[in-house]
Amino acid sequence: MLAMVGTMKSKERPLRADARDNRNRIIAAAAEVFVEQGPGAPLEEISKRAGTGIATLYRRFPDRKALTRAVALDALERTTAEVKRARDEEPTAFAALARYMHRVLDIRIGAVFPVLLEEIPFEDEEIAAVRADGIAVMQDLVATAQRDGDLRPDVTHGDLGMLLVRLSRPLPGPLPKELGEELAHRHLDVVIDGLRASAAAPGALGGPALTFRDLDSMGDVGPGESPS
Amino acid sequence: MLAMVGTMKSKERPLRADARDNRNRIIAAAAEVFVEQGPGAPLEEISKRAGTGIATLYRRFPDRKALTRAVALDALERTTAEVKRARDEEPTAFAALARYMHRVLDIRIGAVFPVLLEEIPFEDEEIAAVRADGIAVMQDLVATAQRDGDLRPDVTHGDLGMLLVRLSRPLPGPLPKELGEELAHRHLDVVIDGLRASAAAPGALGGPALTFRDLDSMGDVGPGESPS
DNA sequence: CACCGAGCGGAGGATTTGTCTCCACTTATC
DNA sequence: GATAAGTGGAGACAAATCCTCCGCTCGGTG
Repeated sequence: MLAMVGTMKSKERPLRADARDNRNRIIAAAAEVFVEQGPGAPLEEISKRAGTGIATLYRRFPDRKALTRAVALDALERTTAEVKRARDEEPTAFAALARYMHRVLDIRIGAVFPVLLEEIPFEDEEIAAVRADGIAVMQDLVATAQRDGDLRPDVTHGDLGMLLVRLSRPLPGPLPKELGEELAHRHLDVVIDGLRASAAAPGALGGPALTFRDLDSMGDVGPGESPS
Repeated sequence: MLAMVGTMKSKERPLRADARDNRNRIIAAAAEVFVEQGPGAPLEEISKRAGTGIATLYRRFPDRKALTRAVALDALERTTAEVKRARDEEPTAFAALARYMHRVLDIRIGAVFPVLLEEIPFEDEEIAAVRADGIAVMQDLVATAQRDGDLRPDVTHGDLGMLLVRLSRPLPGPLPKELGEELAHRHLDVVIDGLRASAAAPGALGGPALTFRDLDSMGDVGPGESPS
């Protein structure tokens, strides 16, 4: 259940083994807590869940932004790895997409990233790079699945991503976390059935067919993208 | 016990006209804010959005719980009215469900209620009554649509409700509220296509097939409901 | 059209909640 | 076993939020 992170910054003094474990545990805990409570969640809650003291968190991540960034990077690296693995191992593009979507729910990261988007500078190069990488693969899969006639032609990879976000976020209310996750998979199955080309109702989908690139330029304007 | 919050004429002195407007505006604003920021949102934000002073809010609702309850009740009354109207006006049960689901997104209440569930006593009779009423209608529609062969047989009304909640909640991230709502409808169309009997993939859906009644008894246990 | 009390707004003190530092103690690593 | 990296948690500081109090406004009625 863990992340290998921060292994790439080789110029810095390597962390002592136990310290590195702590760092990873903090990132994992932060991801959880951010999903549950939003990106403004108390850092103390995070350190507690990671089983470390608050000081350890602050030592490793000077401020909230640094932690946020680390979590986002970790999430991106994992999803990207997953989408590639699915692409390489599944027989069809549609199957790869379906598997990838289920995996994203398992890892529970689909929900983290967009939350953090509000907090992270888009200009961050390292983040932008991993992100672009993952998006490209997904876009390919979508195009291929559509060419294969498996995926309905009126959806974009942006739709898949956002649907995933919606399914990833924990349901409010009284039901136990674990049950909630099972339900997410159940509902994803419904969605996947709705994504098949054969399921599409006569007319095309209404609403804007956004891509992730559109999201990047949000904040300025929402230019009317007419889907067809 | 307790004063019932007087939407309906009770024995209490009727509110002055302007005061009643304010009251309604506060409830509407609270619904919005609770959806966006969670049930712990600052009350001052709510009063501001309602265009009243904070004192007015406190005068009308002695504490957070009273406000929360009023919002929940209002939300329930509206959804119940919507589901009935859809049932009476649409030609088929499936069409009624589809229309109702879109309406719920418009009204933006699907997202409010479950959030508030965490805060409201289930024992509250007035709430329980309206809720049971709405659920019964929906349950009927589901059964009928399944008998008609339009709705896939492996979903429950609980699934529809939860799917609705997922679609209702605002997406995190930078995209403008209005756009987010259009997308919700777009994605709901995908879901609806996935709910058609004709869309169901070979196997049955995995995961627990919960009903709303199951949700009521949450908190104690999660008895494994095996759907297959 | 004048009166009067229901209703109003918002400043501000009390309180809760969260941030971040400091320092004496612990423990990997050589 | 020496030593510097790493640790935890109390607590000073700051921010957010709650909720009350009180002088003014204005809808509704005669």
